[in-house]
Amino acid sequence: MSGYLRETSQRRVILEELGKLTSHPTANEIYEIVRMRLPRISLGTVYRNLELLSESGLIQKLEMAGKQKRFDGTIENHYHIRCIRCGRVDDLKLPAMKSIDGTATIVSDYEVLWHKLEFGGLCPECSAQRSRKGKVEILEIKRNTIGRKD
Amino acid sequence: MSGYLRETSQRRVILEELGKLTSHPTANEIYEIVRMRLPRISLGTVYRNLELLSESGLIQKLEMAGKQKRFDGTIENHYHIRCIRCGRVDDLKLPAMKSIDGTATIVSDYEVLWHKLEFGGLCPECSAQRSRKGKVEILEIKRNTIGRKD
DNA sequence: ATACGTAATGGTAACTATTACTAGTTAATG
DNA sequence: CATTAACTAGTAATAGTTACCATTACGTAT
Repeated sequence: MSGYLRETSQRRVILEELGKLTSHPTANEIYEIVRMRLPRISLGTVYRNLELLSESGLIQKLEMAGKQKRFDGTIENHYHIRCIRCGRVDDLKLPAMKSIDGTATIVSDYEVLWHKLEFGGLCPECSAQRSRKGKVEILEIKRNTIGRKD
Repeated sequence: MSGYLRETSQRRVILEELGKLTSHPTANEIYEIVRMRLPRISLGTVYRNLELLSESGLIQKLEMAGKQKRFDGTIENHYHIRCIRCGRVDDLKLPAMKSIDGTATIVSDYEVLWHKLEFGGLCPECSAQRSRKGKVEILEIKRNTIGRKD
């Protein structure tokens, strides 16, 4: 009685297009892509389907710190890395740490159920750009503490 | 020339109140607390100061996956755990994994600069509540895959 | 002290990402 | 086919946060 997912053209195309991508598009990016095949699709439909598809385990929803959600056509468990400069997100070939939830349970009062591990850094392109034009302001913040002058 | 932080009463009170708390309040919670001492302070001022104070390293900004930002009066590096039921955030007594950024750099093309590790689970209160009333719906999602009935 | 430059403020509007609503449409089943 | 509940497009609403701007006030120099 809890309902099931029907196969609509909108849903199928979203799933197909997401499957083609190795990137980790945002809802809006998926919307733009799908719109080329279904020009009348609504953004809300894309959001709703991404939500339902991730709930049903057909795709993966990535909720990265302080950023908009991204979606991953693959289901297998893996960590991600985000470029702090251009914002692209890549998979990381690092095995999931299975025991760490148990460790966290031991050192806390919580019943730990999951963990999210996210890396930040510079992608090859941005890294190369950075060394070309010298140190970049991103990495250092030049504010002083209260009461001090610069 | 890059500017410095003046000591305003608003900024001082925000910092003081945040220092009193062991919780990890949201901007709005801080706003409500500070408002008891400075009734005319604006929410924008709170946001701006939390941003500047965290930039200057006097406080810590926690950007947890898919949730609103929270702020931490202590600077020391540590991981956090969030209750998936009531939303409270606690510190975790787990030493920061220092070598993992290097590991990630090796297995990727990125120049890895930092990582965020965040745990989810049930806090003692919610855990007790859960066992009292049996399994909770949060943990299982009962959607079926496309084309299948339930 | 007084004046000056600029950071900071309060109030509000704007913005972004996402969710909710609703009347009409359509896929799956008998 | 007929039924019905899931789904859709379009739009409004929401939450959290940032941007703007005229005015205020902090820190420094006179």
